[in-house]
Amino acid sequence: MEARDQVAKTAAELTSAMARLRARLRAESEPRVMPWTWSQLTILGRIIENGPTTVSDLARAEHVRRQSMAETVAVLRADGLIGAEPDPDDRRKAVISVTEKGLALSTTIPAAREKWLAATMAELLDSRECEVLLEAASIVNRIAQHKD
Amino acid sequence: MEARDQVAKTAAELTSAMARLRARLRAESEPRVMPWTWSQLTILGRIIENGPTTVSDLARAEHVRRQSMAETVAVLRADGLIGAEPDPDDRRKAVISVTEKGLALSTTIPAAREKWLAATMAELLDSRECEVLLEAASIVNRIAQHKD
DNA sequence: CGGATATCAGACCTACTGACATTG
DNA sequence: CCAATGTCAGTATGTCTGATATCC
Repeated sequence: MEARDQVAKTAAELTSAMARLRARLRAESEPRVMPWTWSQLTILGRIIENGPTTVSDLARAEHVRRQSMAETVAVLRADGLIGAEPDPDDRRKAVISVTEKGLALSTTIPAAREKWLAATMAELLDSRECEVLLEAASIVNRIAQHKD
Repeated sequence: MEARDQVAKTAAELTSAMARLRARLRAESEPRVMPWTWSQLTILGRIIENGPTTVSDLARAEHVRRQSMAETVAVLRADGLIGAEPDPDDRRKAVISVTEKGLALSTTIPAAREKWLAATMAELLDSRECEVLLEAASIVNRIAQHKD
């Protein structure tokens, strides 16, 4: 197969595989037992990982509009998982950071959220395949964050 | 790292990487020039790839409800990309299949849809990394379709 | 005044659940 | 009578665009 075809085929396979796994994860998740959505917990994780930030910065990093990110952040804030304070240096900004409650939650909930995926992976994959996925995740992150 | 931690970490990295790439693809797509959505074209592709089928079968394969899939299929049908006929053997079923128009479209549009992704991959990745992604896609498909 | 930040309002896409008629 | 298919109706989530006010 030619290199250009290889890339095109991989791009197509990757997007459809992602869509299927995403749908399967939704099908396997039990919304009743968890008050927070996938997106909300992902953003909580990113705030914890990268430290205090602003809605606009988060929106840029995740490639969504400020308004969309503000919605997600508002839920986390209403539930007391994150807090917001005006930036003393630039009063347009509101700096958001994780609270004790948010930090405590992040150590217990994500495990439950990915329970089905982790269990299925453990059942289905050998350690080499697991490593392939981990490297793939790193490559995908690199692609997603690439500046043109 | 212990094997169980390895799996949990990979599951977490994979889901967040997928979410980021998905968001980036949405940000890079230009909806103005294309009247069909991502999901609709994905389903069209699957119908072409796997041949004539029913709404319920498609819904099972993609892990969504019949009603959700019916919505997607209805748009494709209204635009003449697919057709539907009652199954003579089982009159509950409606067999859907691709039309000439749908087939013609599928050879031109998907390339445009994944244009940014393919171009970025070609720029960023060497051939080994490309192969890692292709294998990862195959593994992800296996996980998504695994029966418990 | 131009640029960035935040927020309000309205819309759309893609799922979901529940209820129903038809057929096997 | 029970199971499967398809469809109608209503709802939720997460995104979008457009408009507005505030601040640098």
